[in-house]
Amino acid sequence: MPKIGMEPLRRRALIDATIAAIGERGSLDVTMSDIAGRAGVSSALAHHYFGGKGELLQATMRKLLADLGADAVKTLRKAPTSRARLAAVIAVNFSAGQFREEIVHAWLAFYVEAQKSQELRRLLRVYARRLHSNLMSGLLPLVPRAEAERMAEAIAAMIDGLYIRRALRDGLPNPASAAALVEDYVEAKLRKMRAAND
Amino acid sequence: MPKIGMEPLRRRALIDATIAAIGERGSLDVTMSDIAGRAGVSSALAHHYFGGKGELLQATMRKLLADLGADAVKTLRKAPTSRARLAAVIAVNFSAGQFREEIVHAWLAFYVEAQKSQELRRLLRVYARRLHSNLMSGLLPLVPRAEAERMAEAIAAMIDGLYIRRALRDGLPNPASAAALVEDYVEAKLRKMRAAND
Amino acid sequence: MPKIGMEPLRRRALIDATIAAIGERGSLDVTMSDIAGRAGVSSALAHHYFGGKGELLQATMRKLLADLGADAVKTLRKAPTSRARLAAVIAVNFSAGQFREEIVHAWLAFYVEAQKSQELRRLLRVYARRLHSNLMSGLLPLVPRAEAERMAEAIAAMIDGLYIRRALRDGLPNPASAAALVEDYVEAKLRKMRAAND
Amino acid sequence: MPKIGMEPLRRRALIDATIAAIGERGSLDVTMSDIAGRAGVSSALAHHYFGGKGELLQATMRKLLADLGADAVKTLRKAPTSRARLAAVIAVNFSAGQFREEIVHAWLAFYVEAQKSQELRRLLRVYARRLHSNLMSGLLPLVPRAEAERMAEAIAAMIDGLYIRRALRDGLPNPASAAALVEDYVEAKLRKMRAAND
DNA sequence: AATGAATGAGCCTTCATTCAT
DNA sequence: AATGAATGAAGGCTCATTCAT
Repeated sequence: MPKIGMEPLRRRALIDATIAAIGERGSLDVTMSDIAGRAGVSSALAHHYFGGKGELLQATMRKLLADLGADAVKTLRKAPTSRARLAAVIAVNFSAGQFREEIVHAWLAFYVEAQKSQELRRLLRVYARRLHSNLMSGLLPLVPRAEAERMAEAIAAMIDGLYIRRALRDGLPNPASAAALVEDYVEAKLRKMRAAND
Repeated sequence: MPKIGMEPLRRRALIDATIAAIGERGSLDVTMSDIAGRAGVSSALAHHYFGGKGELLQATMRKLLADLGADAVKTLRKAPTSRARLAAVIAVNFSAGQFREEIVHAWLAFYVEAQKSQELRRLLRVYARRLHSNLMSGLLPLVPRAEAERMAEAIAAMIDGLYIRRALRDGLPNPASAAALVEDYVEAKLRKMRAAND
Repeated sequence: MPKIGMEPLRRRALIDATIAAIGERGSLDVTMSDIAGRAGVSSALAHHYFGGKGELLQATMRKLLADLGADAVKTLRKAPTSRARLAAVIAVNFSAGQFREEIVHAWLAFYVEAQKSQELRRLLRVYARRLHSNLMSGLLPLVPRAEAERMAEAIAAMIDGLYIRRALRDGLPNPASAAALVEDYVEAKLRKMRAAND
Repeated sequence: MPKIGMEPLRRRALIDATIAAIGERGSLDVTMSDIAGRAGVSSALAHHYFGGKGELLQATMRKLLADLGADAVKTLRKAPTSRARLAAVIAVNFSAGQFREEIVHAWLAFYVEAQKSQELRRLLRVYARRLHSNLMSGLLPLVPRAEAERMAEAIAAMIDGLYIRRALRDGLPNPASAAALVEDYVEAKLRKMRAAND
């Protein structure tokens, strides 16, 4: 009997396998066979569902983006104030679901691949813009626009930088201390603002 | 024309070609033939002088590291105070010689490759440690040790993050604004310290 | 035409092609492409099924060994006496199926390669031990153990030596005369034994 | 000052290096660079003196042949009787100078290479013919011509076979026992002859 | 829905060989 | 007499991709 409705299951399995493979290998040069093997299917099926390696990688990147987005929405919903919203945006990036080895490796690998693939670059820009706007929504009520822009840029850079460092060291910066570092920056800046206003 | 003493010239040419190739491609998956071609020699010669692709990449990374180190030493020499030293360390990373597209791409690519290559990881650790100690030497006279550690980590993360962002966008953040962002963080932190001391 | 169950066919075809190629070339330095071409497939397929050149060569050697073993078993089954068994063991090595140019060349080539490859050396030892035990089973009822050991060694050496000579000359020693030579040695020794017993 | 008369020294050194390399590697696939390195010269010089790898191998084979021939002549000179001459011919092949690992390996490797190289095959035939005639000169006074032919062939085969076995096992058979094995064959045959004559 | 079979293209690497000095 | 420099040619191997079933 022909199995029906397998497609979405297979797609998900393949994407998860892709993340796992990238996470383990530390880079994108994983083979379609490896990925398919992890998902328990033939590599031909991966092609059947995604068309090619490039598309599978894109789909994977989109999944990463979507998960991060979903996490963000969920966390932001519970944030009552601007300051809390800002904290939430930062926290999400270092949450247990995101700041994991395989995810971190995948992000880093995608950053590099984005140099070659226009589509991946586009996706990464979407993420960057969303992060920026999330940060701005938390910052604008607290500081002048110019300052907010600067801070958003700095926060984003710190997050990316901490991801790299997480990938490089074998385990270190733990999520909590990483987030604390960013928060420390925010606090320093806000305190300065308040001081200026006095 | 003398046909002797070519080795150092070829080595340099090949390493430069490697950086150029990586810079243009945006990642390490450049072929030996491409690199050799850019250097005006056969791929066999590249193997002859370096032994293999892995070693050539390592040599290239070492060159990057050495150049950055030399730049740092040169700049630090002119820094009279702790604060100036701190500024110098930051500035070097965004100097005209370092914060260039091909260099930035190469760094990023090496970060990823370091997941796979132990030797590259080792080299990257050397760089990280050196940056850390340079930052600490500027920070320790200004703030307590614990605070200095935190700031060094944050500054390093921001630098790495700004490199990533430089690689991703096509041109943006210019060196000056990137360095300013880090300096802004430093200022905010130092001011806070001073305030705490009053 | 069904496209399934090709594997065993391809494996056999590739191994046969390997023997043919070695036989024609006279040594193991045949290319995978040549072998694959003879088998009517791409060299990639050969890699797919065997993993690499080394493994294909091993599989080929194993095939040679297996064929010789099967021949031996078949012939030994019909041997009623010890003396007949002894004759059978010798005869098998010079039978039409074994003492052919390509087979002889392959054996010789493998002997040399065995210096480099541990696995091949292991396989060759298996063959040597089997030959020895087959010879001993025919000899022990006829002569004292020490003498049997000596004869087994001598017979084995003569067989190997005749293989070499077969490979070297272009056609000469025909199977019959080669076998006769070994038999002549056996007869001389046995007669001497009997004489000693009188 | 230009060194004069280096040529014969270099040639000898290169040939010795070739034997050493083949002996160690166990086969002819040694590189010119390896050989030249062992001889303490550049690979270019090896080409200069020999023209190419093929010629160097041939020269090496010729050296092996010449040494064996010289050994034979020296030993034969001291042999007073036919029987002693026969024993001498056999003994030479298992003498300390010949039955050494590197020499044995070299012989074996050359046997295989002879399939491909006409010149090597020619050289090997020269050796075979010489061995045959040496054996015949010892045998003809003792046994009828037909029998002598048969014995010469058998002895030659045993010698070759023992060489192979020496190469394969790691050390065994020792020279003495190897020679004894051949002598044992000779004795058995001669005794039989004498018995027939009684 | 799924896969075994099969391949073309490409890359790294090795090595004998040449040549100018 | 000797070598460093340099390369062309070739081989093993990998991998994404296609196709028939």
